Amino acid sequence: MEYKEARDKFISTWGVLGSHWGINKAMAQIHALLWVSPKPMSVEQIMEELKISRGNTSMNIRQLMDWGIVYKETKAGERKEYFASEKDVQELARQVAKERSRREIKPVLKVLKEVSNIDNDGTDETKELKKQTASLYELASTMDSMLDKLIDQEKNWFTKMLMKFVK
Amino acid sequence: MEYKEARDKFISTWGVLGSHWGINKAMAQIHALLWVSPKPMSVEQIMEELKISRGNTSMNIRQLMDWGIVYKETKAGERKEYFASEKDVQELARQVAKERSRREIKPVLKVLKEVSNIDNDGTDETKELKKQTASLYELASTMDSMLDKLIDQEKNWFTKMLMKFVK
DNA sequence: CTAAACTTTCAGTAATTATTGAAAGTTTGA
DNA sequence: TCAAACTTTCAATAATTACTGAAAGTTTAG
Repeated sequence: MEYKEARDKFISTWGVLGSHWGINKAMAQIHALLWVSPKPMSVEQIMEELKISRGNTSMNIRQLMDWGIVYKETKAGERKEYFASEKDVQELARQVAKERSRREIKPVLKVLKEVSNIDNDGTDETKELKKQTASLYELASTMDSMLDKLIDQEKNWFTKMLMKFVK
Repeated sequence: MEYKEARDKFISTWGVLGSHWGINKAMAQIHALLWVSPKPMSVEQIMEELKISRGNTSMNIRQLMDWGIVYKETKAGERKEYFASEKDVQELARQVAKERSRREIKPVLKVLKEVSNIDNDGTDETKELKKQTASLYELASTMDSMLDKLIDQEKNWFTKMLMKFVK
């Protein structure tokens, strides 16, 4: 497999994976492109490589920056802006974990807590609702604590932890 | 908060969460409904509660059964079919982990392996592609091994493991 | 201050994904 | 074997989401 073919396969696979996980294709593909690019890229270059419009490129780069996994770089004496991906896989994982926790898990935990704490009126329905949302709350908060730890600890904590158990 | 309000809040939140994770709203909501229902429900009842069509209900129930988290139940002497959710939260997590691994992670691992193993032609581009896809491969396979373990082990393995580290 | 070089926004449109509902299919009891 | 009771399928449509590209906005060099 040649370089170009391999790279495109990676980019396209990353796009598909993204869309299975609620991340839009363009955003995932821009990330993939920068992830394997040895140099920062301009908007022009990204548009060109992925055959997407300027607007689309710009909006998705912004999202990637909001997620904290793509950075703006400026070359000395050049007007144009260049973009580069966070290159450390651990840092990437930390950052994604952090954002997903903040945006999705935390709000769900809040609801699960509220719902599982409604007054027990003695009916079967209420009992089951409380029980089942409480057990989901426990699972989700356990997982979220793990993410919090991952976010706070030094970079290799996660891998180290897994290694012990995965053997 | 009253029962009905609380339940609807849970169902709607679960629907939103689902759509952030690539699961369609109806599927997530049917699951939520059955998750907190003390009794199995018929297609009629589900349609009625969620205000969705028969076809939609039927197709999404099928998907939930494919995922192994909803079961068909038949009441003795009744023609109609009833559906019930897997109620154990650990089992739910195992099942979801298993399916996501099989459907999404495994195929990506395959691509990452292929791409990271292309011939090194000595260019910077190729070097970077190999390096970055290899590091992603490592992360993803570590995580996937964890899922495999989770899937194989007895129900509480996952929680037990987390407990040790989360404190 | 101005104009060139660049970036961002957003209304309109395209593409994708979800949903409906009626028709086709299946099962069961008589 | 038939028809009632139920389930599944799928073409048409609706709803959602993503994308485009031109216009508006911003920055900087002269």
